[in-house]
Amino acid sequence: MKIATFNANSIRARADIVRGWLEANSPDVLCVQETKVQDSEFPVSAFEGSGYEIAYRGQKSYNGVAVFSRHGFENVSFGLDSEPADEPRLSDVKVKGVNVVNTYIPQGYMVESDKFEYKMQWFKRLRTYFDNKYKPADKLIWLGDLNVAPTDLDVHDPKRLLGHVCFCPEVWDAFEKVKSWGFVDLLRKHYPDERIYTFWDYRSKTAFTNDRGWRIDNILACEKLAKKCTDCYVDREPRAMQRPSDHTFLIAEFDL
Amino acid sequence: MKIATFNANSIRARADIVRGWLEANSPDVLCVQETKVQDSEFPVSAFEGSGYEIAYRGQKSYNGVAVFSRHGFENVSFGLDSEPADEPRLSDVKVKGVNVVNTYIPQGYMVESDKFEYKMQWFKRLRTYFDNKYKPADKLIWLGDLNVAPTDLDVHDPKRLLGHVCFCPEVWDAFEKVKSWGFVDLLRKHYPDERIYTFWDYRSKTAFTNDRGWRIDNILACEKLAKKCTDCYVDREPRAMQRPSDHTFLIAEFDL
DNA sequence: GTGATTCCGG
DNA sequence: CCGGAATCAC
Repeated sequence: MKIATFNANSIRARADIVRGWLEANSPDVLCVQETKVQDSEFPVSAFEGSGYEIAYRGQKSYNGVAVFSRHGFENVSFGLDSEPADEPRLSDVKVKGVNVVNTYIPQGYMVESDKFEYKMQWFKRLRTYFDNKYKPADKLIWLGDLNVAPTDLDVHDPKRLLGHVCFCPEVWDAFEKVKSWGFVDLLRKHYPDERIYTFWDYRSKTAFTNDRGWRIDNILACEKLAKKCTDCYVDREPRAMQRPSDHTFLIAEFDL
Repeated sequence: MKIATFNANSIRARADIVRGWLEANSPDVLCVQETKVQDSEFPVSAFEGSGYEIAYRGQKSYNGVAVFSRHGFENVSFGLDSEPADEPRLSDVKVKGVNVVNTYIPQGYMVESDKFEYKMQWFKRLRTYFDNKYKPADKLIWLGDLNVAPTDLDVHDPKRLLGHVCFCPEVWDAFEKVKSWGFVDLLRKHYPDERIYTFWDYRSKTAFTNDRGWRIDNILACEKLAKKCTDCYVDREPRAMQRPSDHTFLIAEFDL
């Protein structure tokens, strides 16, 4: 089983890249963040005949999640608690017995801001979500744009970046507390000390060419599934295309 | 000698189309309207190595003229009278002894508006410009987006369109008064009764496919040059391309 | 830098 | 419908 995550930074602007990637890579499940589109405007037609079913929940301009599955869905839900505002940030689907929770965690703006406080609360509520909904024995994957680079290895310049909303002790702690539900960081399971990024800022012209990136997209799994994970890797190609997202695809493979 | 006119509706958005067209058609002179760009932002690099020199005068967002010449310029000036506001609407160049006056005539908004009054005055001032600057014996060409469809033949639905700011007795009269300086409508010289258009509105999905257009771009010449004009025709291809302008190219050829 | 939005203009 | 601008967010 192959499961992937991608922050598209607009599914409309990236429809061709996503469709091409699905056809070239045939994942079982692809989770997308930042679709930036209302459900009524989702570019359904761009994916017709691709062999994928799509579940999506979005809003105007910001946020928005989507899941592409080659095997349909046993379950689909959106949101944390029953807060409608959080629906475009969390999808929870079950495909072939595997639960996949796709999150677009609030970025947090600045450490001294209400938005950062909201981000912290979001991690907390997410832990509660996992506690209430899943048991460690369940087949569970948590992935998405988590807006946290968990260690010094996960940013190109840890000294300079320390204190950023995605790279500071508070987020590390918040992330750790969710992870401690029982999640294993799959990329680090396979590559414990390589600098591997998933995001390169548009604003620096040379960020991608000089590999000055961040690993803020992630795939984690319960112990049970982590043991069956055969690889976890980044596909950098889509970041090098014509009108790329600032993120690229992260993929995990499982022997189930 | 081959001279062409094209309302690009943004030279930045149309740089590839214009460059491709120059390379495929090798006009001696191409006059462009609605470049929609300040001089400092003109996409000079898009035309490097094309073999054309460019003279341009623009402003933010609206208007803007440019002239591409394969033979450099003997003279270049912009504007009517010494009104800076009119510079992005009129270029006057001399290439190989031929004076080419390129105008983007104000559209006029609505007949009952100050903008329409401005349009009428513009035609009047343009006639004065020709009177003051040129003699009937001069080699003179007047072309551009003239925002007037001179006769019933020049719009797809003269009945419905009568009263439009580009198709009403007032503009016909204003246009006629400039034309009477001594200009010959070159397309009508060669094709006196064909429906041939240069503009198809974006806003009607089927305007181009159903050829519901307007002939509001024009090339006129003094008697002397008109006699030497061997053909005048529209190239519809660029209007059928991927991200087209709403206008297309009009070309006149001369045996000089 | 890139995208979405709203607004203006054709 | 399709440009540009200005604004906002990341």
